[in-house]
Amino acid sequence: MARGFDFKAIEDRWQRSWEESGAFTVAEDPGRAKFYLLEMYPYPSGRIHMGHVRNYAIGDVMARFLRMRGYNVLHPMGWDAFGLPAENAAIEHRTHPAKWTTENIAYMRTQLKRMGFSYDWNREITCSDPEYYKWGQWLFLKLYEKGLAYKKLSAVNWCEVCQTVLANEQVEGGLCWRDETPVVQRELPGWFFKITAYAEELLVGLDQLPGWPDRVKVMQRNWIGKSVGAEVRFPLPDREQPLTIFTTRQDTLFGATFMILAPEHPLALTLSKGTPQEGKAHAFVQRMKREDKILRTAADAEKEGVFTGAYAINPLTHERIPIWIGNFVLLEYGTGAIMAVPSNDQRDFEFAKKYALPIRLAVKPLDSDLDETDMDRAYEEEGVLVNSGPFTAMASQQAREAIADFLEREGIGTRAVNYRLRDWGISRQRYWGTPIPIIYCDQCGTVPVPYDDLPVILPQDVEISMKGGSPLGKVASFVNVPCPRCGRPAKRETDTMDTFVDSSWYFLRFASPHAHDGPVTPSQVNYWMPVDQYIGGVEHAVLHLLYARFFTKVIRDLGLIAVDEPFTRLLTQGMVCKETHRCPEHGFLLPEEVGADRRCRACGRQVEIGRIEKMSKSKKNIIDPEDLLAHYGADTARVFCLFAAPPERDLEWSEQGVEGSFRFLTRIVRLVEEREELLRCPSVPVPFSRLVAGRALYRKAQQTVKRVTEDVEKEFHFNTAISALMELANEIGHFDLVGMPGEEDERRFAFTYAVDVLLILLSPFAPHLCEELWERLGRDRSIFQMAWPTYDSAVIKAEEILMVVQVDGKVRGRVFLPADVGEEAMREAALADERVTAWLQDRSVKRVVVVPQKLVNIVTGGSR
RNA sequence: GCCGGGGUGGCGGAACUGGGAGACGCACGGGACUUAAAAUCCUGCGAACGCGAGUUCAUGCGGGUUCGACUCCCGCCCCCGGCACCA
Repeated sequence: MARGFDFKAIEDRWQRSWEESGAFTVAEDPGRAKFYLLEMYPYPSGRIHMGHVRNYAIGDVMARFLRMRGYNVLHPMGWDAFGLPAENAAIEHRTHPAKWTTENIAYMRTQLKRMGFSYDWNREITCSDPEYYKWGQWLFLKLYEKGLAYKKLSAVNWCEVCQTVLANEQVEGGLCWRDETPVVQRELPGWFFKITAYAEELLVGLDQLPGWPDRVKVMQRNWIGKSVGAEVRFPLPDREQPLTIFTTRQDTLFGATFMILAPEHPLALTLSKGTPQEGKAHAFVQRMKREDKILRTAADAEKEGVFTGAYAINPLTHERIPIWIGNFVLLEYGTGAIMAVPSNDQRDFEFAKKYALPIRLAVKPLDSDLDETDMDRAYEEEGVLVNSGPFTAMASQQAREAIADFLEREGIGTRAVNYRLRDWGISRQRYWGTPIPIIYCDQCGTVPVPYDDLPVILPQDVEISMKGGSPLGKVASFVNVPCPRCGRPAKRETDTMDTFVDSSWYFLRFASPHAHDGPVTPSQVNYWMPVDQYIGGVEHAVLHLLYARFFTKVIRDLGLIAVDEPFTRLLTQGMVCKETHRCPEHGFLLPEEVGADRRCRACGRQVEIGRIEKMSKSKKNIIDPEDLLAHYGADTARVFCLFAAPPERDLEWSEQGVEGSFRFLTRIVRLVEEREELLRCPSVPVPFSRLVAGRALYRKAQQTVKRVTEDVEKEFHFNTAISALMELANEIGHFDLVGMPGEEDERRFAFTYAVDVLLILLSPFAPHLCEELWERLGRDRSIFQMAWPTYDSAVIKAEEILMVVQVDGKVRGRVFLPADVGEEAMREAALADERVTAWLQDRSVKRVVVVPQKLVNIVTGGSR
C-alpha cells in the first residue's frame, strides 16, 4: 500500500480487536437509556451493493455515536433469506436454494464485517432457519385462531415469470414488483391475512408518528384509502332485495339517473333474465371475464357498458332508473354497484353521453348556474344543491349530513366507510419460503398443525422447477400426513408464505433471538421495543412498512408486546446513482465499452452519456463495494457515502468524491504522524480564562463538538458534520505550535485538545482509522469507550462579533465589536464607519434598524 | 388528474427563527517543491464592468409583504417520486 495510509492492515486489526472483545454485544440494562437502532435487513443475494453500504453506514454512525453518548444500543443484523431468487439460482446453477443462501450469507457477513459495522452478531437471525420460521408458523396459527388468517377462492394477481401469486402491494402499475412483467388475474384459492380489520388503526396510527417522513405517511394513507359516505338501498320492482350502492356523494342523489353494476356482480346476469337485453348482457359479462382486468379497469380505458333491461327506483326521486353493467365498476370496492350521477361525476358523464342516458343537475357552483343540456363535462366540485326537493339550496357539505340523516331515518340507507386496502394475500406457489402449517382432511376439513408439531420443516429433497405448480406438491413425504384430529390420511398445504411475512416481525425477534418458548420473550422485547430509529429504502413504504405495523398490532393484541407502533422514527435514505452510457443500438454499456470519442466500440454510434440513474445491473452503472474496499478501504467508503449528500437524498457516485474523502483521511493521518511525539506527551491543561495563544483553536474545537453533535443527533446531517470536521482539521493543520516564547505549553495544550476532539468526533465515521491513531497517541482505552465530548457555551461564544452595516439593505461595511456590545453602541459604530459615511453623504437618515449582535441597517430618505 | 419532494456557482452541496448567499468538498487556473511527473503545500475561483479601490447583477419565472427575502404570501414554469376510473 503505497498511497495514503495502510488501511488494509488497520482495518483487519481493529475488526479483529472488536470481535475478540465483544465490543458491540449488548444486554438489557434497566439502569441505562436504551436505543434500538435498526437498518432493514438485506436479502442475501450474493454480495452487498452500494445501497447496502450507504444504508448501513448511516446506521453505523448513529450506533457508534449513540453508544458514546451513553445509550445502551441494540444494533442487530440478520438475513431476509427466503424468496424466489434462491429458487431461480437453484435452477440456473443446479444447486440447492439452502446451499446457495447459506453461502451468500457467509460471504455477505464477511463483507459487512469488513465495512466495520458494529453489529451484535450474537443476535443474527436468518429467516430460513427453522428456529425462526417455526415462530412464523406459530404466529400464523394464532392469526388463524383469531379469524385473521383465512382461505378463500378469489381473483388474484399472478406473475407468469415468478409462477406465483402476488399481493396487491407487490403489483406496481400492473407489473410485478420484482421482474416488471405484466401481472394477470387468476381465480385461485389462497390464504389471506385480514389486514383490513386494522385499517382504521393503521390509518390513525400514522398521526402518532411525527418521526416518519411525510411522504411515507401520505403513501400509506392513500394506500389505505378511507372514504366516508353512505350505503343507499335502491328498491328493485318485483324483487325483495334492493340494490345497495356505496357513495361518498349522497348530496348528488337527486341527480342519479341510472345505475351501473360491476360485470362480476351477482345481479348482473340475474337482473337481465327474461328481458330483451338478456343476450346482450350475457355476452358483455362473458367478454369482460375474458378481458384482462388490469387493462379493463385502467384509468385510460374506454368506458363501456350494456343495459341489463332492468330498472331500480331512486329512493329520493322515486323515479324508475335503468340498471346498466359497466367495465369500470369494481366488484371489490364498496358494494360492486354504483349510482350514476352524470351531472356531477365525470366517469358517469362520459358513460351517459356515450349511451344517451339522461343527465340531471344535482349540484351547481356557488356563484354561477349550469345548464345540464349544455355541459361538456361534469361539475365534480362542491356547490349548492338544485333539483333536490327539500334539500335544494343547501351547500354540499351540509346536504351530505342532512341526506345521510334522512336516509337513516327513512330506513333507505346508512352512513358507511370504505377502505381501498384489501386483505393481504400471503400464499405463494413456491418452494423457498415458510410452509403454511395447515393440513386438509377429507373428514375434518381444514386442520391447523398442532403447536407441538411445529415447525413444519421445509423438506430439503425437492425438485425445483418453474412448471407445474408448487414444488412442495410433488414431495409425497411432505404432502401425505395423518390428520392430526382423526388420524386418517390427509394432505398438507403446499403453498408457502410470502417472504414479507417473515420480515413483518423480525425486528421483534432481535430482542430475544434465541427464545425457544415463543416468538419473543416479553420481558426482553418490552425492554427494547419500539425500534427508536429505523433506516431503509423508501420502496417499502406500502409493503414492509405497512405489514410490519399490522403485525405489531396483531402481536400486541396477542398480549406478547406492549407497543402499538414498531418504528418510532423512520429515515428513508435516497438511492445510490451513477451516470449511464447508452448506445442507440446496443442499449446500456459499461464505461469501457465506450471509446474516447464517446462512440460505441461495437457499432460506432454516438453514445448518450450523463443520465444519472439508480445503480443497477441492467443499466450497467454498478460500482461494486468490493472495489471500493480494495482501493480505498472501509473508512473512505463510509465517509464518502455520508459526505456526498444528505441521507434522504439521492447520492450521485463520483470517483473524485471518493478520492476527496480518501485525501481527507490521509490528511488526518499526516496531522497526527507529523506531531506524534508531541501529541503522545501529556499536556498541562490551561483554563480557558487564561488561554490566549491557543484560544481560537480551542474554541474552534468546542464549536465543532456542538455542530457535529447537533448535526448527527437532530437531523442526520452527516454531510455538514463531516464538513465541520474538515474545517477543524484545516485549522489544526494551520496552527502554529511555536508562537512567541513562553506560549509553547499553552499552544501544545490547545493543539492536543483539538486533535483528541477531532479523532473522537470522527470515530463514528471512520472507526478503524480513529482507533488506530488513538492508540498510536498512547491514549489508554479504546476510542469507543471515550465519552462523547461536551462543550461550554461560554467558551463557544466569541468575544468579538463582526457587525454588518447595511445602507438601504445593501452591505456597505463590516466592523468588529466586543461581543457584549449594546444596541446604542452598535448604532453609533455603524454611523461612524468611514465607508458608511461616504454612502450617507447627501442622504438623510430616516431610520436605523439594529439587530443585536449581528447587523445594523441604515435606511435613508432618498437619492443623492 | 390528485398527493408528496425538489429547482442555489462548472459539479455535489451549505445557509440558525427573515439579517454578510455560495460553508465544506470536487473540478479548474496560477505558484512552490521536483530533472520531470505524481503526491503534497500555498493561492485564486458566481457573472458582468473596472488597471484598481470598487460597482452592478445573481438562489427556476412574474408579482407582493418587509428596513431587509434562498427563507414568508399570491400566480406560473420545469424536474423527480408515489397513486390513479376507489363511486
